[in-house]
Amino acid sequence: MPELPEVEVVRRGLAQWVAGREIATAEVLHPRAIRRHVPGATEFAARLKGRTVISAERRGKYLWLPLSGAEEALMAHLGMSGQLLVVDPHAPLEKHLRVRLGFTDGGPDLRFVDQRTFGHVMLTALVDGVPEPISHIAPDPFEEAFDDEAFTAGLRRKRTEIKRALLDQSLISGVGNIYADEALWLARLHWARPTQTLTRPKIAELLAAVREVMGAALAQGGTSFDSLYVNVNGESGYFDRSLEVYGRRDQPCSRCGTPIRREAFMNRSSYSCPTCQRRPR
DNA sequence: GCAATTACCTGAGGGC
DNA sequence: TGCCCTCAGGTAATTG
Repeated sequence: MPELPEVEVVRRGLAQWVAGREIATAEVLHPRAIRRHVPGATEFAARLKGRTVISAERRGKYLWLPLSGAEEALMAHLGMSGQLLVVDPHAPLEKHLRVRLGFTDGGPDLRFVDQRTFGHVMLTALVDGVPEPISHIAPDPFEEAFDDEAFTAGLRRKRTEIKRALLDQSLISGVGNIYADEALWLARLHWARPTQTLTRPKIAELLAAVREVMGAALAQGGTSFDSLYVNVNGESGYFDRSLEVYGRRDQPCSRCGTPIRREAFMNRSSYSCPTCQRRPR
């Protein structure tokens, strides 16, 4: 599923292929895809018609396209299986096509395709340049607005486990299950480590690890493990970046050779090295 | 107010 | 062949 590096690849594609173009038609093929757009499909389509896409922006895993005419944007979250495809308007409709935008220039459609329907799109007001529904989430660690000190202080105030805090959007956004495991491995931290026991230097190390693993994936255009994800041009955005722990159950840790363990965590999986990442007492 | 848990959703893959 | 179960997991909503 798309995590931050993959979403950034999509954003770049949107900036290249969609920005500057005027929307002619908007078609909602599945109501669930716009479930967070309260006024409904008819209003959604009417409000998009005639608007020009200004640019493509991102915070964490949220994408949005600011529109001409008002402080408003078309916002999207890809969920687990969402794709934004730029395809020939005459191309056959995808099986899981949810929303389709046509443009006045007669060029390629922008299509929102989503098998598992965890993703969604909506029209929303921009407040200081950020969509109103996501004003409560923290900036992601690659934004200039990200405040390392606020993250550190906030983490030490929390009374929870470190991985929960990483996945929670309130202190840092854009970190999903895969990169949380990868960053914790790099920083030699067990996922259940209580946040209030982390020292400032250790938090700095963790933050550097988060940026390292996501930055490396970003430099290569994303990571590779799920064929559902396709980037804005309809081609795989994933590359063969080897993951150190995620999905590597029973395979040797590259640092010490100990078999990687898989543990149940929040109704999903957590992968770690039993030697490098000691469970807190 | 904060932390923890659950709901949402579809298709792949395994067991029988 | 086909049915049932498990798994994948980000976020909002709900519960504690």
